[in-house]
Amino acid sequence: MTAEDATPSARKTELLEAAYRYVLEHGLADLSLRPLAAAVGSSPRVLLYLFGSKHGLVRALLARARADELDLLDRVHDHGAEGPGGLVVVAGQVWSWLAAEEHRALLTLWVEGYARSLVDPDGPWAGFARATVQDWLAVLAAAQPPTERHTAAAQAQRTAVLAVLRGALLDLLATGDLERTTAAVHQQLAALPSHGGHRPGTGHGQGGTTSP
Amino acid sequence: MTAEDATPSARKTELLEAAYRYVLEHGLADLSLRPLAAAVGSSPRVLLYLFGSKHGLVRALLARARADELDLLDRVHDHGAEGPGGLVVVAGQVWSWLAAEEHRALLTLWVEGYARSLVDPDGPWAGFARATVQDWLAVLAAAQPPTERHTAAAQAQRTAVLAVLRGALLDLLATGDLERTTAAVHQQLAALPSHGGHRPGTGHGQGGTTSP
DNA sequence: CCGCGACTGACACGACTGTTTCAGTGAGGC
DNA sequence: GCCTCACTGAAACAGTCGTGTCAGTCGCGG
Repeated sequence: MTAEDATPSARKTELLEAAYRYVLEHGLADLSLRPLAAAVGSSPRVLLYLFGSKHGLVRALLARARADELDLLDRVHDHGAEGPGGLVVVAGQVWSWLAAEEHRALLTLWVEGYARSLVDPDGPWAGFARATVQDWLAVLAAAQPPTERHTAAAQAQRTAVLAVLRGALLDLLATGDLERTTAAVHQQLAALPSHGGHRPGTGHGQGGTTSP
Repeated sequence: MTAEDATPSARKTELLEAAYRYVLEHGLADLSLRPLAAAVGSSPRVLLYLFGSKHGLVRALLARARADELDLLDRVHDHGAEGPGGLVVVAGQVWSWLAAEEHRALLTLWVEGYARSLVDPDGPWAGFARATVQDWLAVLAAAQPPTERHTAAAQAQRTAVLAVLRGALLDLLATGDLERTTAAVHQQLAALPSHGGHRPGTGHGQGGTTSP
C-alpha cells in the first residue's frame, strides 16, 4: 500500500513536514531523494515506502504548500468585508501577507510549482497553476457584493486585482524592493473603479501589520 | 576554446537556433544533452565543444530568449508615444503581444527561467529575473513624460503596469482564458490615474492587431 | 602536399537518479 | 509466546547525467 489514506500515519506527516521545510529552502526543481532523506533523518527507502514514489512525494509536498496558502485564504475570507470596497480591503490584506519576509520561501516555491505545471502538464504538479488561479479568484469573488459578483465586470475586476497582486509578487521576489512594489499595489488598488464610490484609505497597510 | 566569441561560428548559431526551438517545446527544467543533440541532429560532444559546458549552453539559450523579448521591447519603444497616456498605449501594445497565441511557448519559457533564477541564484539563469524586471521597467519608463518619469509616483505607476501585465500573463498561461484576462488588463489600464486627465479609448486593442 | 583549425564520432568514466529486493527491527494485540 | 503490521537498513538494479579522451574527417591557406 502506498499509505495514501485519509489518516496518514504519524511518521508520515512528521517526515512530510520535515521534507516541506527542506524543500522551502532548496526548491523542488532538483529535488533528489538521497539528499532529502539525509537532511530529514531518514532514508530513500522509507520515503518511497510512505509516499509510494517520488511522484507521490512531490504531490504531497505541493498539497502541503497549497494548504499553507489556503490557510491564508480562509483567514482572509473570514475577516473580509463584503460590499463595495471589500475587494480592495481584502486585496490589501492579501498583499501584506504576500509581502511578508517570512513567506518568501513559500512564495518562491509557489512560483516554481506554477512554472513547472505550465511546462510539463503530466508531472506531479499537473493542474497546479490552474488550481491556484481558481482558488484566488474564488476568494476575491467572495469579497465582492453578492448581487453583482456574477457579472462580467466583476469577473474582470477580480482578475485584474489578482493580476496586480501576482505581478507585484513576481517583482518583489526578484528585486526584493518592498517599497516600490507596495506603492504600486496600493496605487493600483486605490485606482480601482469602485462601484459605490467608496475610496478606502491607502495608508492602512503601509506599516505592514496584518492583523487588526 | 569555448567559442564564446563576439562572432560565433555559423555552425554554432545554427545549432543554437535549433536548440532554441527544441527548448521552446520541451522546457528548460529537464533539458538533457543527449535527447537535445538527437533532436537537433548533432551529438553531445559537439554541443559541449561549441558551448563549453551545459551551463554555457543554457546561458546561450536564455540569452537567445531574452533577445526575442528585447526585440519586442525595442519595437514598442520606437512606436511608443510619449506624454500623458503614452504608458497606457504602450502597455496595450505589449499586452496584445503577450496575449498572442504564437508567443505562448516563449513566455512559458520565460516564466520557467524566472522561477529557476529565484530558486537557484548560482545556476546559468542567475540574475535572469532581476534583469527582465529592469528591461521592462526601462521600456515603460520611456513611455512616460520625461519631466516626471523620475518621480516616485511615476516609478510606482510603471511598476503597477508591469505587475498587471505579468500577473495577467500568468493567469493567461495557466487558464488560456484570453477574454477574461484581456478584459482585466484593459479595465486596469483605463483606470490608471492619468496625470493629464487624458483618457485614451480602450477599444484600440480589443481586436488584437499589433501593428498599426 | 602539408598543416592547421573547425568540427565530429565512438566510447568510457564516475557520479547520481528512482526504484527494487531481501532481510530484518520493535511494539501491540491475542 | 507469537503473530501481525508499521517501519527501517544495506545493497544492488538499470538507467541517465555531464564530461573527458582519443581518434578522425573535412576544407582551406601556405
